[in-house]
Amino acid sequence: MALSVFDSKSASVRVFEPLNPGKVGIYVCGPTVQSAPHVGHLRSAVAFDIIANWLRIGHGFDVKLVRNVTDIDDKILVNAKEQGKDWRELALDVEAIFNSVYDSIGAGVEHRPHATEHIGGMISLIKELIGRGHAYQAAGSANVFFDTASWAGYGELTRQKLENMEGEAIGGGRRAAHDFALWKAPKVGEPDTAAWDSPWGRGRPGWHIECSAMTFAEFGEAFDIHGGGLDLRFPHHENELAQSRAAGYAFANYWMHNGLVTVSGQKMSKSLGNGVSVEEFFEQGSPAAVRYWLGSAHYRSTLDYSAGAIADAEAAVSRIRNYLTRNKANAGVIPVAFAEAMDSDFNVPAALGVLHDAVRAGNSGDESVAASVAAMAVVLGIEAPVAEVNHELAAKVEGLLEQRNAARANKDFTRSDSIREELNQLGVTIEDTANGTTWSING
RNA sequence: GGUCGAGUGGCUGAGCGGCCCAAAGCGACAGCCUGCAAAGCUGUAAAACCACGGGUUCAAAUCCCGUCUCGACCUCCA
Repeated sequence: MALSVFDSKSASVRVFEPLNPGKVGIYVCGPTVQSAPHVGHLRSAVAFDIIANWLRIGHGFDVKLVRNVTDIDDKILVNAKEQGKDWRELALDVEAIFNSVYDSIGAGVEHRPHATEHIGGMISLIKELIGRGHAYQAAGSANVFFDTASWAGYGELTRQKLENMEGEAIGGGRRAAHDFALWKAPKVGEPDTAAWDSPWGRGRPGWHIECSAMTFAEFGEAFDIHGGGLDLRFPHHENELAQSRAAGYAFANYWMHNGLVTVSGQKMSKSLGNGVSVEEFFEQGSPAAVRYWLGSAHYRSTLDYSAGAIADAEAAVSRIRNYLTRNKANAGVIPVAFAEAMDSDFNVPAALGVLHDAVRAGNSGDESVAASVAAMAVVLGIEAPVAEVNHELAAKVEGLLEQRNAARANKDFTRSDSIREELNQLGVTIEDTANGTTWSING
């Protein structure tokens, strides 16, 4: 069965073939740690987590998933100054928040290169570009720009022509509107800790060069998949591509862009003030529900948020999670229909349909599906709720259940119902089954 | 101005030439189960005439043309 992937550079579905047999390298643009995460970051994280899972589980690839941390940037400096904090401290604090949120929805990543750890690599890359005639230093300043006019391939990722594009004002030594900064001279008032020595003078790297240098450090001159949000396609990814290719690297073989999260049809963004914070999301449902919702649409489509969306997702995942707790099984064979859906550019919604069908079959008494349900759930990152219950509560619940069963045996239903209500108040849901009563903590 | 997407039942959301009298989930209603619920199962409904108008084809939600509406990017953004 062939895995096909929509490659946004060629704008076509291509059969996926790793550069090195059995191994897959994925680089996903991670957050700029300037302020708290928003829902869009989570969507990207979930999308690529599922993609990596399928590459590993469905195809047995040895996947290295890298998600960088942009920890030096104009906004970090600005925000830190406003908060009267050292920028490095702000970056660290914000990154910690990101990590905990990513972890809570099961989308943590092992490889997290930081921009500030790769300044040396960026400097060599810029040197290479200047040497090849694709970059220039502005007269009388440490600013270095990429020379878009020198690179015929510029615009190939987004299939745009330079003359049709709007651009920035020419100034600061920039020769053309789309020439972008590779190295930036420090601005007045910026702390000296935010500047590094370079052949062009003290300064700091431009945003785009960071990713190019980090992919090189992690994978070398070529790697399989470059991912990120659709909003990064231009200019970020276009610029990364241009500078990396101009420096002589093959760079990414496939480009994958996840769709954006919108609210009432509009992109969620700070400037529009329509952002729904991550806190608000988690108030509406469990992390499992948030993750399910984020992954429930195809990764390339726009995901529109509306009130009640998380609650709906909660109901849907609960079906699967409840089944999982009732039918514990080791991951077994993945159904063909599920594999076909995932192989077709990671069609999670269709795969979810297969999962739900299997759950229904299982709930109808077909015990043979338990292992495959477990296997599919692992791919999608759906887990049975982990009961983190303290013994005190457990003892109390068991005691109450005993009393309730006694009451039921005596047909004292007023008593048994009040006990059920009491348990409900404790946040405990009970299920009466043929084999007795089971209970679980809500959420 | 340029580039690229989207419009499918009450809601979410697959399908992208025949297997579609359109998957799956949520929601609604009914039945079964239950002491009653919950969970689960079964079934039903809502005009799903697949934005609209043409066309191609033996065959179109799916391809082509036009129209309308909405969105993203072209400045920092997952």
